[in-house]
Amino acid sequence: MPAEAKPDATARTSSSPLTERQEARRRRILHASAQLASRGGFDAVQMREVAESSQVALGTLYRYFPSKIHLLVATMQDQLEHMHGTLRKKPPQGETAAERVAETLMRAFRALQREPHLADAMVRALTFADRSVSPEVDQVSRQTTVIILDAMGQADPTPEQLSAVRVIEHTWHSALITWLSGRASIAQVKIDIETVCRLIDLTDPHQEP
Amino acid sequence: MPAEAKPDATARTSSSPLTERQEARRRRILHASAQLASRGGFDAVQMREVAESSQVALGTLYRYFPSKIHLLVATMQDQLEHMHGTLRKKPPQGETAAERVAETLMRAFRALQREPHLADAMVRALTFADRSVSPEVDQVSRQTTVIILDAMGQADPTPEQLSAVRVIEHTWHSALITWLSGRASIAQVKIDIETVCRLIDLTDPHQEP
DNA sequence: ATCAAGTCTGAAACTTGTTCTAGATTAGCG
DNA sequence: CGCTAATCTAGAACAAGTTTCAGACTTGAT
Repeated sequence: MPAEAKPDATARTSSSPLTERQEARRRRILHASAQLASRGGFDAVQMREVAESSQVALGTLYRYFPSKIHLLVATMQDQLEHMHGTLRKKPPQGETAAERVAETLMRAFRALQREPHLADAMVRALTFADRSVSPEVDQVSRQTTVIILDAMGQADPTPEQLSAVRVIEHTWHSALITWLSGRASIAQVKIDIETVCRLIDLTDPHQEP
Repeated sequence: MPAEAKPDATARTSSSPLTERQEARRRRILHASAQLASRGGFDAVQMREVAESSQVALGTLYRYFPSKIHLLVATMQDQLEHMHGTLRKKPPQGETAAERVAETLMRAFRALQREPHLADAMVRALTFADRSVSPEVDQVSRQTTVIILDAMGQADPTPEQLSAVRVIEHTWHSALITWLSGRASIAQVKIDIETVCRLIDLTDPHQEP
């Protein structure tokens, strides 16, 4: 029978829980990944370097994360959890749901700004991911949805509101990309976020009977 | 002095016009790129194959397009022009600007659906592009803007409308990605597009005095 | 027609993501 | 404690993007 359960692709969501040592390895890997990404972005996260930094053989790294993209998406999951925790502590002050969501997203945005290389690596991985990473990418998307719904303070959103939230996520991702690739300023991003957040008021049942 | 002007990265927008033979080479390359992409998507566009298919040395390919990403973004520019031409012929029928834009985008979407692998290759390249491809990506963005403004039938858009258009573009790109990676259905995309297009009516000066 | 400057070709080399293999190590079970 | 199945390690090998280089070819100017 198994010695340590297989960590494998589905580590996070499925089957056998990891050994303590395995959990430690996994954390070392994610830490190394984030650290290298913070330095030089996507390109600086080289699998051999990650393996060495986290004191793990290359083959093992690939057993935990079956590709560089998987690794970086997992890194994003990790960072998102962090961020959700942080954002939760200081709820946004806006009057309307739209204002609160915009405020929250801009706060998240400024957090990413502090580590632009890391943001670059994570977002590039996220949008470059193909079908084989869908479950993980979906998880990131769900996490983002939760953050936005939290900001709305809306426990039971209508289908229309969920559509609006999806569009907001689209805008958020894409705006992030245009900023990261230097094609839009922060001011521009702010305007885009605020613009799209208007959709929330538009679909707010309190305002549209 | 030069024999044939350098094609180089900036081929399209700048300096010296290309020789006939160079123009022919460029077209052969783009054609090969689109063909390979149509077959197997991003991964099937291998630089050695493109070079061979277009009867050009590898080094030459790299002189015309300094990276695979550049090549695929250029391929997208090419296809977009095509599409703009096609869309122009049959203007959308909707009553409101929002309807017309949504109709146009869905029409474009269905066109991409016919060559999903090609769409995959182009869109992945577009979102994966880093700063070194900014000018070309920007060109694609401008072309998209023109298509949307065309559909609105709005010759002189307000700044607010331009914001809405940018958000629509964000949504368009991101929705495309989620569809290509199998995380959203076509119906879902349609809803998202229609939802975001509501922003247009919201900012239409005729409706908001 | 000749020449200089720049371009194209063909092939090899280099880089980094990914796969594979043989042997050492570990975890849990009897 | 000793087995057994699985994991981990070190390192080689492979794949595709990118770079490099020497030599053949074009082009435009003289």
